[in-house]
Amino acid sequence: MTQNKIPQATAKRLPLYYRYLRNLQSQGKSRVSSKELSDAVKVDSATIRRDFSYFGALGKKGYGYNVEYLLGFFRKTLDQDELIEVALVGVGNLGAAFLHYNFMKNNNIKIAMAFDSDPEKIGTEISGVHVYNIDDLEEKLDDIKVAILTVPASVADATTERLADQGVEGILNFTPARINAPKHIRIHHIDLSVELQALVYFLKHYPLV
Amino acid sequence: MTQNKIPQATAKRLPLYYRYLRNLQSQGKSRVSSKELSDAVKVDSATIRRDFSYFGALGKKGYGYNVEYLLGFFRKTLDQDELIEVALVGVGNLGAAFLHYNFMKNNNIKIAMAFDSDPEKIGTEISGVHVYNIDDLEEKLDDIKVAILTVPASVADATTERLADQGVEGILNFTPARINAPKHIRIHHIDLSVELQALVYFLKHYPLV
DNA sequence: ATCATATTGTGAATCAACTCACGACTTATT
DNA sequence: AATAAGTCGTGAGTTGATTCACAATATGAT
Ligand SMILES: NC(=O)c1ccc[n+]([C@@H]2O[C@H](COP(=O)([O-])OP(=O)(O)OC[C@H]3O[C@@H](n4cnc5c(N)ncnc54)[C@H](O)[C@@H]3O)[C@@H](O)[C@H]2O)c1
Ligand SMILES: NC(=O)c1ccc[n+]([C@@H]2O[C@H](COP(=O)([O-])OP(=O)(O)OC[C@H]3O[C@@H](n4cnc5c(N)ncnc54)[C@H](O)[C@@H]3O)[C@@H](O)[C@H]2O)c1
Repeated sequence: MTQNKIPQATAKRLPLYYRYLRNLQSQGKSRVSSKELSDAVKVDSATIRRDFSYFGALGKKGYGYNVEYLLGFFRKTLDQDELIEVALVGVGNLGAAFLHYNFMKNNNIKIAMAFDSDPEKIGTEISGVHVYNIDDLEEKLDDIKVAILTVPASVADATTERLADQGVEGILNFTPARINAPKHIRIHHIDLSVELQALVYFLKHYPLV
Repeated sequence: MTQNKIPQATAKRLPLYYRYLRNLQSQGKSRVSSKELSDAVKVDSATIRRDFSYFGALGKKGYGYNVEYLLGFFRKTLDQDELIEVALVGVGNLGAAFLHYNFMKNNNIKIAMAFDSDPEKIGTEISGVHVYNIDDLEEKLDDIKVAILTVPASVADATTERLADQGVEGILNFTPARINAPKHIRIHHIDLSVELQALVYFLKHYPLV
């Protein structure tokens, strides 16, 4: 199952490539070069060729890559044929925004259920996603493996623990808490305050590189 | 103005350190070691010492770092004494969530104004932030240097250009568009679909590293 | 067929970041 | 005063990722 040793940096770019290739396809383009891709996704063309090369020789010299073929390949690699269901915990400002958004547009990923502790929210439905009582997490979660965490930072740790106990393996964490997680669970942090502050810092201290 | 050659990776961690130090301070702690910090922010202690060392010798051997002193130092370094005003463009699901959120809690950063094209939204106020007509961007923007971009991807490029023309230097871009930006403007991409898909990919292909 | 042009795939060089491991120094203890 | 314990700051080694640059090969035009 484990692809052999794709660099992590490469793995993070795959969804980006995939999305752009779908674009090309819908425009009826059948051929693309690393240079062209590079302009579109803003990644150096050599990096793109290197990225693709980890999967074998996908292109043809002097020609480029066949969009259809590449796309088929990525579809398999990114498991696009399988529907991935994720849970969202914390239906506040941010959580609700995610519920309104259709991740399926680009992905095979769908928010299948949501949880909250607020009686006002429990039992409601947002964009077709039911909001359950967080107390029923263990009962409802089923075998969902990925969760989006948008609860207040103060309960991030406790919530993570409950999720992990239910077999969740990956969490996209939007709280500023640096979660004290069980070792076997993968957590990606997206810390918007930090991103904003870092951007400001860069502007000030690294003038137009 | 430009601090000499702080690695970018370090610069991105500064806000994280800063936030945790404020925590310590509010708990009345006056002393902290790199080891302790490491546990809290989940960054290797050697990396923390290295990070701090770019700014000179901030600590004392055998003792650690003085919280108050460190904090004062970071406050200056991160320009926390100056209030940074940013603009938000696109008051949709995501944009509205940001408006509701108080970035000032951890930062000196404040969303000062918002823009949208929807007549329903123009003229309203969300959490004290006025929503202007995007047509009035040039008139209202004043000398704001940073923008949060939460418009539909289709207008990301055009909007960026207008922002750049008004002197905006940095954009936090939440649209999936890989913006074709003027060279002198700094863009940080936060692509939530990509993050989610990458997380799923990692779970599948890099089982508990 | 031949030639000019395009573009891949990759070895090698470079760059950036992280981590180890230890000497130097501080503080606390006896 | 001497010793033990703790912690920094950093040289050196390592790891990971990017980029250069070019031989190999395919295409398309004549
Ligand atoms: N909104 C933003 O722009 C923004 C920006 C940066 C960071 N964040 C972080 O994202 C997280 C969510 O932010 P938000 O603005 O949506 O906050 P919010 O307060 O609007 O939403 C939090 C939601 O979690 C629910 N909740 C509380 N305790 C819970 C529990 N134990 N189990 C399940 N649900 C629970 C609340 O009822 C609420 O609906 C916070 O940690 C915040 O710091 C948000
Ligand atoms: N909501 C999410 O969870 C989510 C997730 C991933 C990516 N995104 C991306 O973030 C962006 C915003 O998402 P959203 O869900 O908030 O969309 P949305 O449609 O709710 O909001 C977009 C807002 O932009 C406004 N707008 C349209 N054209 C404009 C223009 N020319 N100038 C100014 N404002 C304009 C619209 O009136 C609307 O209020 C999109 O690009 C989307 O792909 C959102």
